Amino acid sequence: MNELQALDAFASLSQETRLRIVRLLVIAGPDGMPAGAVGDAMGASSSKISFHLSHLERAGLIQSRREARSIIYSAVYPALSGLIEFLMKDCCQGRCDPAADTCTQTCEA
Amino acid sequence: MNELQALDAFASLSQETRLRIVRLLVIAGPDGMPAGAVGDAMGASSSKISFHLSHLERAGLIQSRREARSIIYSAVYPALSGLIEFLMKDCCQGRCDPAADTCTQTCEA
DNA sequence: TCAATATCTCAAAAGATGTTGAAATGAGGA
DNA sequence: TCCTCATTTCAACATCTTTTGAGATATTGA
Repeated sequence: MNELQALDAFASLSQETRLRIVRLLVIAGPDGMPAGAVGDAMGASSSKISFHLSHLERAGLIQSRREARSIIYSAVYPALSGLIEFLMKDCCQGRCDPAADTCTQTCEA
Repeated sequence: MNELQALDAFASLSQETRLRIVRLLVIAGPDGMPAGAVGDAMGASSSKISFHLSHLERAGLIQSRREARSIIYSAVYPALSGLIEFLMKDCCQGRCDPAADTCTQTCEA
């Protein structure tokens, strides 16, 4: 995860429809769901959903596969969890341990 | 952490200067650093830095305190780590365990 | 091959965000 | 009090992003 990827990922998540799509796909699990079902859940036009799904896929937060007539989208979990690692990298000049998730407590103290 | 707070936080982190400020303050640790020092590190004008610091503070990702003539900014660690929790909440319909950080592996499998 | 379904692409308009430089504020020291 | 340093505010401008609606593309089954 470099700075450009992180910027792209955060920009993707800063839009209401896209944030909802990601949460929907995180909840849906690895099997994902078709673009049309995402659109129905959002109550948005197909072009709008397509625009946002493309945005998220370009940013690497979701992935797609074709299955018959449908295109199935699913969350890319490592990309999501990688974001907080990028943010917390070198936290407190390395005096705390982000891997053990003690970073927050250590830094807060 | 609700949806509006998350959207605001992600929007804050989707801008190059602001992402760099947050990373700088995360590395600086709980003592933080003065606005001027942040500006020097970024090589940006004072009005630009002030604009972005305000943005980040309004979003709850950093906090400030006055110390003599300087205003010292520091990272709000729980707000940062809360973002990934918001994203991963109800992951795989609750079939995996985000608290134990096994979510990624479980969902990937 | 034709019709139906699912999704994507495109350009124009509308809306949101970031940058700039000058001026204002607020705190501390002479 | 007056001057200086540190930071914020403001308005105008430039840039980027999102929405809309129409049309294009791809896949399947009859």
